[in-house]
Amino acid sequence: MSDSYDRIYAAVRRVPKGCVATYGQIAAVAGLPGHARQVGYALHALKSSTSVPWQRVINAKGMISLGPMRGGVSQRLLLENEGVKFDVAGRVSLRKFGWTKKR
DNA sequence: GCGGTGACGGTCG
DNA sequence: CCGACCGCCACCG
Repeated sequence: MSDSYDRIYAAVRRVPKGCVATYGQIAAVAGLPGHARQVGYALHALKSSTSVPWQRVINAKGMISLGPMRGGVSQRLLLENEGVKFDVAGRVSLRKFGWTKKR
């Protein structure tokens, strides 16, 4: 239980529905500037029964990492269910859905 | 304690 | 706009 992990989870929970944030964004909010990788590790350590909307966390390219699907449900489906639209390239318009963290 | 790897980011071409 | 390279730092063997 690294405290840093808890910070990351808290930052992800701060992301409102219908919005997506990049690893760097989450890392910065979590208090780990530049540690985008640790964010990825923390999310990967999550379980299916997690209350953390890890699906809202994507890379700077606006695409889903790890691959097209994970566990059985594609992350893309979850985001689309939240109202996030994907383009033909499987990318999210951070310009519109990108979380400003200003709230 | 060392080495390799990685749900990444930013810059260059 | 997209692709490729390097760099950062934590986690695992």
